[in-house]
Amino acid sequence: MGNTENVSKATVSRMPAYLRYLKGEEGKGIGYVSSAAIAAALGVSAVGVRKDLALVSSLPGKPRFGFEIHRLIADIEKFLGYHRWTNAVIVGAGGLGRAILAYEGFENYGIHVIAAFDASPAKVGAVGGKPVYPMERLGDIAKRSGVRVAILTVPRSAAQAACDEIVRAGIPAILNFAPVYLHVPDGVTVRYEDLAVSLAALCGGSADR
Amino acid sequence: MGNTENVSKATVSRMPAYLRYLKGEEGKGIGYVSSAAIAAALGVSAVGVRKDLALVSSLPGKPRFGFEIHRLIADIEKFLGYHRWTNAVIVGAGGLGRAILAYEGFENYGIHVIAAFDASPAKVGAVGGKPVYPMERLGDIAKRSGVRVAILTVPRSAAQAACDEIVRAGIPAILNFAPVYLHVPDGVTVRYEDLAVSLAALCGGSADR
DNA sequence: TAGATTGTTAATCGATTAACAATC
DNA sequence: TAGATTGTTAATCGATTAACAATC
Repeated sequence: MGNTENVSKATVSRMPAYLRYLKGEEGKGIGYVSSAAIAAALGVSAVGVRKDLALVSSLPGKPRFGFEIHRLIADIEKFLGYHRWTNAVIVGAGGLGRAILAYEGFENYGIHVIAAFDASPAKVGAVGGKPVYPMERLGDIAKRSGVRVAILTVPRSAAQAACDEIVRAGIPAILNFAPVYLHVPDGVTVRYEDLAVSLAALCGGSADR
Repeated sequence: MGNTENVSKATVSRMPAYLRYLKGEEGKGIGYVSSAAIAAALGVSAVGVRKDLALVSSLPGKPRFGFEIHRLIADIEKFLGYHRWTNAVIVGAGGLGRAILAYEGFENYGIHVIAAFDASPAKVGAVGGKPVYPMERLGDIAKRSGVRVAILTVPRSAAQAACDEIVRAGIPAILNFAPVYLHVPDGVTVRYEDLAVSLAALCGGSADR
């Protein structure tokens, strides 16, 4: 239990969904929840849920009651690493970048979005109490603050150049919102967060896909 | 080939990545690409790439050359359904909603974002040439325009209520940006686009997860 | 032709489901 | 106790990888 290693990728990918559901139930004042209830709500199998939870929970489920919600939430958050803090920055302070900069929800996940950067001097200043710096300062600030993630929200045409600057600044992970394939050296991870793809996947045929 | 059915979910999920890469190479004026090149760029196996492409391409790859890029792009887009048009709306015209409303990239994916809706009269008006209507008009407009997807960008506390209105309006698919579990009736699909989860996944340990 | 690259069949690997004994 | 619900072992299913013949 709680053995962070040798847990399948599929299991890890389901954890955020469990967490969302559990927090909703917790909000209603429910103390215990059964694997069958979780399974029904999420549209998966109850055995699968039990197997997943067994891997991360520090306390086994109680027959006849199910799992203790508070404990389970804490265990999953710990498992997902929401307790180790990570500093992130936004690159590109346009509409999307500013919206994300103002977004409240990151702190719950152990992520500090400390600042945004933009090539245009007109954008420099502050949004929602957080600073927007000129692009030149990225390397400097990233190193000083130990930034581990960059959120890339520049227009498509500027994406590769901005990506190169992020790499030069020594930031090892990029969450890319530009609908462009990025060339990066080994050791740098890119995750594509293509809104249009998400939308398209949703349309494709409601049930599957 | 091009047999849209009985294609594994895993294969479908890789298609957007192929498409992104291929469009990048196409932009450089390259005519053919080998499965090995795609595999190396995306960090997957070449055999897997060939197997995936065999399922969607209308023309087999040529030994010694590889796959014809233009053709392959057209085939993947067709496979993913980017040619059937879908109408979408945004519910919640705050920072994130407005940024998405102004976002250019959807048209490439066969998606028209036709309008936004907001409960606050102050938000009603227009953003980037697109209308923002009061929430009351959602059902009306959704039915008239055959809206098939709603993009939910209200604050956490308003999410379930807004979700209920979307369901009542007869929209069968929701792309949810609020970090909340949504209760929906059978027949309605929800996809969770939790920015914080994406970020956290990226941090967890660069290589995997 | 020689060589690179393809598509396919068989083998491995991993994840899900089914069956059932254990437990509060 | 009886019954609901758990955790686990074995069986199925699906997807990936390995091996190799086909082809331009």
